[in-house]
Amino acid sequence: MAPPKKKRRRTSDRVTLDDISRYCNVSKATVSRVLNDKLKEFPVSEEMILKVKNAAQQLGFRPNRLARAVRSQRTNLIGLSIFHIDYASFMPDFLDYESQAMGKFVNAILSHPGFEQYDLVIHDRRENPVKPLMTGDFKTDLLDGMIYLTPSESHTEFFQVASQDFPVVLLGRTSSSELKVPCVDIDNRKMGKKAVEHLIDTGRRRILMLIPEKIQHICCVQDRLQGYKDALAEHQLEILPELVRTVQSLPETVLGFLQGLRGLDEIDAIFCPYDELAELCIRSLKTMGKRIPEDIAVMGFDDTAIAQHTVPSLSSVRRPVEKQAHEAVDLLLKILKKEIPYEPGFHEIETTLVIRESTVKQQA
Amino acid sequence: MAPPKKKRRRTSDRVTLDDISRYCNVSKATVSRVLNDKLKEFPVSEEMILKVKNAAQQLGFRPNRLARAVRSQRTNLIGLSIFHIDYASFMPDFLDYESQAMGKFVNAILSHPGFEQYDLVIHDRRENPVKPLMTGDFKTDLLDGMIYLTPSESHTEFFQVASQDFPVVLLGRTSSSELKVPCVDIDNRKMGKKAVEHLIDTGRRRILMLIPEKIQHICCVQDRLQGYKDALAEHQLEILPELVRTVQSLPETVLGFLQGLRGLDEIDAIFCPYDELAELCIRSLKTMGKRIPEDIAVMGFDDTAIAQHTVPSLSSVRRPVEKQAHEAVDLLLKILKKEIPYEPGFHEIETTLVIRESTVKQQA
DNA sequence: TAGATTTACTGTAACCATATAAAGGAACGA
DNA sequence: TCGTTCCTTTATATGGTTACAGTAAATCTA
Repeated sequence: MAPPKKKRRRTSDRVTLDDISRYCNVSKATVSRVLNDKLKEFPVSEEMILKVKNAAQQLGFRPNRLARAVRSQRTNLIGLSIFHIDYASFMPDFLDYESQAMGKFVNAILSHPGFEQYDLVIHDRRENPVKPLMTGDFKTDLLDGMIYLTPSESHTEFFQVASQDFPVVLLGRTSSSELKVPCVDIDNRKMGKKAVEHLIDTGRRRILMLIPEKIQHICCVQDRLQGYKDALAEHQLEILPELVRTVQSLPETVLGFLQGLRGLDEIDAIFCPYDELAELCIRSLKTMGKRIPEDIAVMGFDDTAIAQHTVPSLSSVRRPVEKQAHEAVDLLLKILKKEIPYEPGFHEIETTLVIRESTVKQQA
Repeated sequence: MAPPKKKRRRTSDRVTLDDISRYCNVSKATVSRVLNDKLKEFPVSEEMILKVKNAAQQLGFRPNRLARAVRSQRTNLIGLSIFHIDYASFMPDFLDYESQAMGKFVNAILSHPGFEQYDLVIHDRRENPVKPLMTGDFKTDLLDGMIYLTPSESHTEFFQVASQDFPVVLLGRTSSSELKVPCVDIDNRKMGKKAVEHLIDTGRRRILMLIPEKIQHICCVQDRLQGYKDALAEHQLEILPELVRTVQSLPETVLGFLQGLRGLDEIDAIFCPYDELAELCIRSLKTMGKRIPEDIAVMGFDDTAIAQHTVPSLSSVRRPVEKQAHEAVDLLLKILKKEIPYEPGFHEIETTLVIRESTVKQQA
């Protein structure tokens, strides 16, 4: 048997398919089939299977992920598109909320069992929503699919990316009319309603909704507001403009706002669509000598870590970040494996209201 | 001129080098050289350059990043290895510090001008420091290099990855004895000393150093402690064990610790190696009726966003996260471009002490 | 039993951009 | 005429995968 003659130098001294195929006197194709278990479609004789597997084992063959990707057009890379990874700087009033959620999302994605054979590429759209992804550098060459996180801005540009060839799953939600891709989120409107209903059930009638100024227009805030209105309407309570207010969510401004608010004494509950804002309310109200929940109840949203640490602890709507991320990964992986078709649809994550001390005096 | 005959189907209808080469009646190699501006080494006739460039323009040629990577062995992907991206959950006492820094780091990396042509792959080592990176999935196939962020644990395993072929830059620092790769950080010891010297310069003599229990052993904490000792020694002050204490950094525990601390009245300053802990100290001391800085000064470290928002505002040592990340990217990119050799070395980021109200009464 | 079809197995070439070796041809000197 | 140098261009290898083709044996059809 002639020794394998190296015609050219190779890029590295790593064992390649060619080495094995020469060693076993079969074609590369056969070796590839054996090692990738394509034996149902392309049967290979028993002895050859053994021979190839042994050779691969002994020579220490490890396929080159790049070469593999050329032909198969699968890189096992998944993109994560986020609005601004340094959300904390972008929006200092929400010190930890988004940056923390970000970490949780990424963590949940990475810890998904099926994700083990994938890697995650971070793409931070900021001013440039899709351009660097599609045109200039056409980074989608490298990606099998994408998870598009928290659409907090208009993102019609984004839908250029989504196509039959390039599956995108939305984590977080846009206005339902634009739903052209699969999308995973809690039902903000439904849960906003539930939160306010809880306030009504516990006897509150004048419920103030406080909306963070900077993000008042984003979809989930609007949905939560809608839920507030739904709840009032269903209980024959009037929706009063003076009870739906925007405020800058900084300690000073919240305190100032509440101190300057006419008719605060009649208000018996505040609904904040974000825990951070709720926490500021609690602090401010305590400073002003109000008792919570006796004089006034406070309801948050998201159930972030802060909700357990406020005094009194904060009632909130749980946003199961991990579950949501897992669901999105599930979806995307199944699409990539062609187990399910790639089609628009809203995948609701069920969640619950978490009642704590800020709305109900607890007998502990 | 014969029409180009497609022998086999292709993976997509995208324009390839082959299309252009046939269109222009030259080889693929020539086309590649023209489009990649290798004309110095491989001169091409003027008319051919124009012809090729026009053809590429008109046909809308965009090179396939994968095919390119197979041969060139450069993917333009850079890895970011981090200890735990969901640091906030891992370590709830530091709600925003690390998760925020994480975002800032990633943000700074992505916004580096030279990074435009690269993408970032996130790798979260947790229990499994390097295994999934090196053995099983040998993900390094895909990466040109790596940035290894905040080594907060022992990471001897990591040095298996670093090699001449695979450049790694350390962001944050390990003990200097292990320095086998380039490394970018502030000089924690030097700055710790400066911080304490400021306290001494402003008349403090009994300076308590508080160390967060959970991370007392990590390198930068130890370095900051070393700086504390350096400062005391240089000013002929004794290093007293009762003035170097570990504490769990939660609101209750810090308050409890300070309330139970014997001899607190004699202590005229507290040095905390993290702003978060310093903030807890300020809150606790105020609760206890102490005046800051008149009765007692508080010094933090890192100059996170919180430092400006405490009342009184917190003196701290700035950790220029963006600058540090930029420096690391600079380094790595230069190594990849062979502009500088890949060799161990400590790259110090200069930084400053930020004096605020918690150590000096300011006349505003 | 000849011929057709199926089955079991294997091989070839294309995929794609790029790096390297090499080749073709002209110009020049000996 | 032969070698040498220079300029420009081509051929081929790189890598794992897969559409397609092929071959020989087995089974089926008529």
